[in-house]
Amino acid sequence: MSSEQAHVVTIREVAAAAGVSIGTASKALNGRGKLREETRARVTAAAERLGFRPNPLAQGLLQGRTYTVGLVTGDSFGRFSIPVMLGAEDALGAGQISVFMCDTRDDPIREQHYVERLLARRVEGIIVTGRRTEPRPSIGAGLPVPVVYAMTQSASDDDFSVIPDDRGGGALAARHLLATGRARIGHVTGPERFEAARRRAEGLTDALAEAGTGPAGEPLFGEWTEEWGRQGADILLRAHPDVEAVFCGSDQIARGVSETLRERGRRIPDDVAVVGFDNWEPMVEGCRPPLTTVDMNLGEIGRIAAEHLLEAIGGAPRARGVLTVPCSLVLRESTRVS
Amino acid sequence: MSSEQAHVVTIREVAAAAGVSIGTASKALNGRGKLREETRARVTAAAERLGFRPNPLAQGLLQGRTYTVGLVTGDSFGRFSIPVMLGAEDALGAGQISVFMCDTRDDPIREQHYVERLLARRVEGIIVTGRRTEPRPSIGAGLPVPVVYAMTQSASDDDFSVIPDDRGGGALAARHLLATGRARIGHVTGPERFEAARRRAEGLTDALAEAGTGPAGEPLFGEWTEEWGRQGADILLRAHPDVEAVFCGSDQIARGVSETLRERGRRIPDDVAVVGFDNWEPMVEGCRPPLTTVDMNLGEIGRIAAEHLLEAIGGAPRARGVLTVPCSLVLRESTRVS
DNA sequence: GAAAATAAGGAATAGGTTTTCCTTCGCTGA
DNA sequence: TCAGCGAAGGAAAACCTATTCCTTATTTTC
Repeated sequence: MSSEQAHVVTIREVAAAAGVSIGTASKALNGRGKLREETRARVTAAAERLGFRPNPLAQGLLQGRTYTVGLVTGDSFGRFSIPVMLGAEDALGAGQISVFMCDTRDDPIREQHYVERLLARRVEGIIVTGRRTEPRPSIGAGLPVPVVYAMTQSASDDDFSVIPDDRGGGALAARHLLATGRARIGHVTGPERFEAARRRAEGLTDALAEAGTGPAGEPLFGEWTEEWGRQGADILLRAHPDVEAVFCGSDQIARGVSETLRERGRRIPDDVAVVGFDNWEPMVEGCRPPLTTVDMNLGEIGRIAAEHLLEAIGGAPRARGVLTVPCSLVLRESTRVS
Repeated sequence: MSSEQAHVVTIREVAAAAGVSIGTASKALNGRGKLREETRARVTAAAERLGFRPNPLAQGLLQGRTYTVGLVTGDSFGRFSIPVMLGAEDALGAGQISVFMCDTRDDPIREQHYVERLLARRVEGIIVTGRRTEPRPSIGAGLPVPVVYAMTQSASDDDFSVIPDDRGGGALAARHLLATGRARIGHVTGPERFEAARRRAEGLTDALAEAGTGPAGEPLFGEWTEEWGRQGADILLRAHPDVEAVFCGSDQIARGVSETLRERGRRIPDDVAVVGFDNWEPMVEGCRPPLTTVDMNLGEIGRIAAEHLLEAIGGAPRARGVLTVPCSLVLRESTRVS
């Protein structure tokens, strides 16, 4: 890198260096207009030599575009929103679009503030993401740019949200456990007020019903914590000492469940199989044994959300409603067939 | 929000609506110039009514400023870089500066690419952050904008890096354990090739030496994993069955250590105290008992880095070298005095 | 009552780039 | 010989805002 390049070069200087007018320089660099090949080469050489970079502000001003989008999260860019974000960045980066990052810390005032700021900056679209897929208030109706919700859901039907298929994820776990020969399957999960928890439980129950069976007792709704996983496992073992598998609403819960199972003398996976949800690496790998779990494909969710946003920016009619993305199962020790 | 506002309003329209010239409108909105109060009010009212927002591209073009900075990370915005980022965002947001997010996935090609893009976008500064504080190649010498490394360290002495005081963190843990009456203190930590691991070990050893004692055996260098924590604890217990405390290089290691201690019949904190490093909530709280740990104050690191960047942007002479930020101790059950 | 000062606001310029429209020049064809 | 054409590239407008410099009208001061 040339350290003497403190001064920012403009196309004017390039034009002067090449001995042409500004307009001609622009045409040469952008492959427009009718120019002699020699001229074109002379201009590009000058631009190269001077380290010219077109000023995107001037370009944007002229074209009325900024090639930027805003990414708003309340998750403090946590475990869920980050993979989403990375997926989105992939899709956007390919389109030469840069991303403004805004963390609202789940504060509606801050959120409003950030949205204002993004609009002032003339972003061409906004992606909203969150900590859980629960419905949340719309970020604002009738905004001048398209908005896509990813890994969170707008309460308004007019908005477009991309979320994981929790029900399908539950079913996936159920069918896997059945396929490994477990019949009596318990379920320890998060608070019932969470749609995600309810849908995962439904997926489990429905898949079992399809196979002509049912879960071992009602789903145990509690907290999204390891501590609850430990308690839940105790409750489950007392009510159903013959349980053969436990499907858990999160990897953290699964970790608590695994610990209690072990402490109560159950071997995993020989006596009891365990399936988690989230595929959160540090949890899943710290588990003993390593945990089979459902992956929500967060990156995919982000990518799809970004692609929809790009299409909307491109003028496609805005999508509405909810799009669910299939989950996938990641196999590890905790459900191995011995 | 008015949904009929698809068209973006310019100051020209505001001026027309208020019956004044463009220049006057600008002055009215920015509180410059000599204007009658009534005129000023008329203009602001018109701007309000039309939903006028000054175009930042035009402003930037004119002022030669963009009020943006780039944030480059190789951590995939993981556990370490996120808090740093949030701290930075705090400091920058206050200055009305927006942040472009770039994840390099630790790929130098991508990194170079992103830096180019950021410079093309005329960011006023760049923050580089990472997964660990290890020295890394400079992002480029003689860039036209100031660069600050946060939670990572440039290999070049000409750059400026802000990192946690690992040595101090180790000393903090040591003194706390001594204060709770533990004398024989073991250390299980990450790979020796990591500067962070070596410094934490040094901090421990030095603080113990100051108190006229020494650690229980050499530091056990291994991996940054729970699995290593379990193994390390076994090794430690075999060599020093009378160990009274274990200082761990990370919370994950501490978690593994705690498990093994329990399984070997040691009660925490009654028989053996445990201190972790990172204060990573899900790990620390899933631990049994909850873990006393060293917090690197990542948010503070980000904030300080951002403040230095702002100063450099403001024209202050660029700082060089390394600035360390003190760690703090977070007390929980695992070192309680019974 | 005239000169000077002040208040209020308009006109014009700058900032960097792209694009549209012109100009110039050499050449072709009738 | 001259109208017409294509090639090559220049001039200027446009994008939007902030600021500097003017102009005009009103008020103050002697």
